Amino acid sequence: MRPRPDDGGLPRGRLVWRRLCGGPHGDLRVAHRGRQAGRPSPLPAGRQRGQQEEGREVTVRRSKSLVPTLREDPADAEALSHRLMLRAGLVRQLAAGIYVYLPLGQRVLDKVNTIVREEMNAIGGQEITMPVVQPAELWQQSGRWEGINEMFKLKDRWGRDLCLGMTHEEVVAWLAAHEIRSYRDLPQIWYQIQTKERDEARPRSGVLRTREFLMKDSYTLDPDVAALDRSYAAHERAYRRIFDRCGLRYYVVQSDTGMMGGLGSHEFMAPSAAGEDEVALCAGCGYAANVELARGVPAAPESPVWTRQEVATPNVRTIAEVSQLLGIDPRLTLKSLLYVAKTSGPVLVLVRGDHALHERKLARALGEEFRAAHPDEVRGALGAPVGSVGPVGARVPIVADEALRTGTYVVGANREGFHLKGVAPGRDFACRFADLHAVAPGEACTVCGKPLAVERVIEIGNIFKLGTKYSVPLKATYLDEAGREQPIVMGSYGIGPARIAAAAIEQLADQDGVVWPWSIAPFQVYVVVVSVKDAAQLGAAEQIYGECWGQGLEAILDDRDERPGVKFKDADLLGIPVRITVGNSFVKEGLVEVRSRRTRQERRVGQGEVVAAVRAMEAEEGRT
RNA sequence: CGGGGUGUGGCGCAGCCCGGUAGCGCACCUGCUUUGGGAGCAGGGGGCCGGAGGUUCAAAUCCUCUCACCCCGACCA
Repeated sequence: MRPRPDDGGLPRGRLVWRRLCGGPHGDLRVAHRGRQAGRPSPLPAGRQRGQQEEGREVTVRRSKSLVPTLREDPADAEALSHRLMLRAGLVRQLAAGIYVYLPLGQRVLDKVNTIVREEMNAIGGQEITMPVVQPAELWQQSGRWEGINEMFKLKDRWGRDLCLGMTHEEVVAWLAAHEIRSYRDLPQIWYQIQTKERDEARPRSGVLRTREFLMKDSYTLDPDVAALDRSYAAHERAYRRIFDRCGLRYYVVQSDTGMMGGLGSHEFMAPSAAGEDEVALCAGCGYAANVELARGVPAAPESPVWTRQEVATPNVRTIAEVSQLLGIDPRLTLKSLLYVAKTSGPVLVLVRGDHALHERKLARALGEEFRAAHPDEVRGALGAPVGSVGPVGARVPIVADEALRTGTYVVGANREGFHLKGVAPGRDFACRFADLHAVAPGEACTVCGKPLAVERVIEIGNIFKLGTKYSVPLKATYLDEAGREQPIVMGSYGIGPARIAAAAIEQLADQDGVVWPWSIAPFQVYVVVVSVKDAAQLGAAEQIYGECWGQGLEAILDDRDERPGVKFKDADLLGIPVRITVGNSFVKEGLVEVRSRRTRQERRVGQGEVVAAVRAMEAEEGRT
């Protein structure tokens, strides 16, 4: 349904407004320029830049538009971007994690998607659309039908199992199995911008984690891993361009490929307090990784010279209590945590007292699913309650964090009310070592030794080397030069347009509201008529507004019969890059004000210089 | 799934402890005044108090169950 005119004569890089529907006012949707990026298009005479189509009037007036701004913060919104997206009238929530995109929100998504399309096309991506509703058989073949409780499953009227697509590897592999035969058909890049459905356990933070969301997902098909590496690198470059153009600050970090393995993956992370992930960053060498796998070397405490001995620790359970009672640094204690692995059974996990176990790391170390042991299981396995357990004499396998290779520590004695002092891992008990603790700020970078920073981030994109995980079970193969059948080597790559919008708000908003980057702003210009009852003001504002559209600037006219303060507050809240005010100074001196939302700097210019002033402001603020 | 919280006109909230039949601000409608940073006055419309059951002469208020939403954690292919 989204308008996608062909390139017919539209100037490059410019969004063109079209009125597509009847009705008293314009359609707020953004018309996309064609899908082919970088194709210079000739301009036929009579279809000059920015011209309105077929002479139909362009009207985007606040008085007629669905832009329901809110004066107060909605009670249910906590994250900054969530509050502002509601207050600025971009979205409304229909149910937990399910949102309606209102006209302004839709325009932002369209802007982001246009950038995404241009950059995907630029690396040879071909846009397709795959179904949301998918047959169970595909997922049964890939082995993913069981075990993903995030998937919406349903039955048709005949009782056949179907699901709502949460991702499209299976469909891509199916398509490749049917259509790709020869090495001559490779490589391929297929992408779509399509709705995904995931039955999230906990939707949260507005549009940052929802059950239904738009995703740009692309898939690469290559003959071998070397070719996959090239496709992967092309995606990384495209993603950098996309996020740069969207005006975001972001990091590219190493990420966990998950329990299912894979040949490698990176995530694109936009720093924000509202983020759900954390990354470790090294300013020295550029090392950057999701904390799910980031490694750091913690400073070792000075181990006192103490002989191994049992000490009474009555009614003391936590690390804080133990270290306080004994008067020692918490770093000289060990946390002993009992887990139960699905097949191999109980395992005792050790991290330093001041460290947090990262369960994702434990999952990798164990190579299977696990859960925390119940208190009675702890007593059964170790003969002591949770607060007094330790590794010495434990008759279960032990995994200890790498940081514990050296030093001596205080551990639980496996005897209620007692701890052991001076215990050395490896000497006093047998264990294997693995990286288990969540990296903390200040730990040394394993590459260069400089201190690591840890930052909260929003995942805005990811790139993943799948390998042959889907092509083998779904029989997506090709014949190589020697006529041998080979599995296609796949990659998959995602971008969340709504997360880009939310991250932009998180990173750029100020006290007064949203501050959009020029590139993804729903409009570039907000025209305020101070008094709509003054025909001269209104007439001039309409002229300026028409001039903007004529010159390729998207403008919205605030022609509501409201007091000026209301309109100024709203303009700030909406975050459109430039505000033009037609008011007293126009009446008196023929001047209008051109004001930057971001810098709040204002210029007064004659009516004829408005577009030039906006362009100058755009250039200064660095449209990317 | 574990823990915490909230459901009362469109939005934000009070009322609930101590039962007596619903109120404030904003928004909305009408009129007058006002008009450069969320106006003033006057009048007006709008609420099965999330739902079901129970206690009671009487329930927004007490009890039980249930649903929805938010936050923390787990999960997140």
